[in-house]
Amino acid sequence: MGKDRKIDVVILGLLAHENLTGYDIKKRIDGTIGFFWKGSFGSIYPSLGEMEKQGLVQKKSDGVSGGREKIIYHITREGRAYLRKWLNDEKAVNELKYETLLKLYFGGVEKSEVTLKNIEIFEEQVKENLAILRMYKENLEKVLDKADHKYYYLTVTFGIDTYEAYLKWCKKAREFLVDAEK
Amino acid sequence: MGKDRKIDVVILGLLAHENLTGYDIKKRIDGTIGFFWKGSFGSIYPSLGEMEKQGLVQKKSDGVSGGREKIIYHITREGRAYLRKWLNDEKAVNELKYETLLKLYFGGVEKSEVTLKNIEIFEEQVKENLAILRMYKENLEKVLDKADHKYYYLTVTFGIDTYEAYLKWCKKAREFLVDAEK
DNA sequence: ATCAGCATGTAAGGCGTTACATGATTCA
DNA sequence: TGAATCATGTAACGCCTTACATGCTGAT
Repeated sequence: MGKDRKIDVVILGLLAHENLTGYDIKKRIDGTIGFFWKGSFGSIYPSLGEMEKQGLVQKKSDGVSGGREKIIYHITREGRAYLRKWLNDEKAVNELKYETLLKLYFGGVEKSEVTLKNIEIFEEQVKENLAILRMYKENLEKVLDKADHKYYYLTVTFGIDTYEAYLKWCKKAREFLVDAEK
Repeated sequence: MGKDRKIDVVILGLLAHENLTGYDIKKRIDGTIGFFWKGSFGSIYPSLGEMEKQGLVQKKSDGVSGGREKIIYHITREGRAYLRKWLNDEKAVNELKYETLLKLYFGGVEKSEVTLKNIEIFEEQVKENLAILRMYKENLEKVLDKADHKYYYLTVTFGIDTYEAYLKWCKKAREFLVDAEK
């Protein structure tokens, strides 16, 4: 019960690297991080509010006067300690929820063409994501001297390697199903 | 808004293969399916209740009299149609939520030893799961003549292939981090 | 002028987990 | 006799998404 909310550490992790607004945080989450963690405004803003109360983050005065309010957050010493504690905690929940695999598992209900089609749709998704990740990788390779970038780079190579494995599997699976028909 | 609940089709898919009790369904979900989809009693029983109202499943008389009630469900023609409709729907949400990758991404906050440790913990989890999947694969290879088993088999090979890719990446990532220290 | 993007925040509602409540059967 | 497993179900609660509300800024 309670306190499974990982959005807190995602925000803290981002703020450990640079000061950001809630809007900026959303953009970062929609980038590389989006491949292994999601977050919406409806979770980001309330989290920032609560963490401010707890002293994990602080608002920074905007500087720019006039115009719509813009709240830049920065991480506090307590926030950094909280983040480190989480990093050192050995338990980590890794969850995969693939509707495609569910459809594959129950493929026997339909003709094999339906499953073949579903595999092809999956392949297309994977190829698109792979192209994005390869672009990320190229860009990161230019800035690998920065410590944080080494870690970003590793998450990107993780994505590339697994997506490449997916594509190999797709080809095998299609062949397996076609052969089974004969 | 609403009707994202995939537990319904998971149950329907299982019932398309054999008649089951809620308890049985939970056991199936904790098996192979658990690698790509989760479900608890707190979601299974309410789903069965609602699907019965909608006529997608029906209760079968227990047969065995005396003892604790045991409700065996079977799928109806409407349930089968609902399942087929879902299988033919091209959209499928595939989501990965890996806390390990989150920790990796923010690894720059700590010494590289912490990330190295987190990768090793991940490796152990993957190796354990791989052993289970290989066992499933061996058992399925004996019964591949049954149509449904071909599909179960493919989901298992998907898991094995991706976990093997994970392990290769782990090794590379550890070496990368050790080299970066020098 | 208008539209996209910047920017913050709330409200409703769905989904799902954990814990609880209850009790029978089987096996050591 | 006690523990594990079988078996069903509810209640509380947390988490998150979508949609809504609001309004500025800059480019076309």
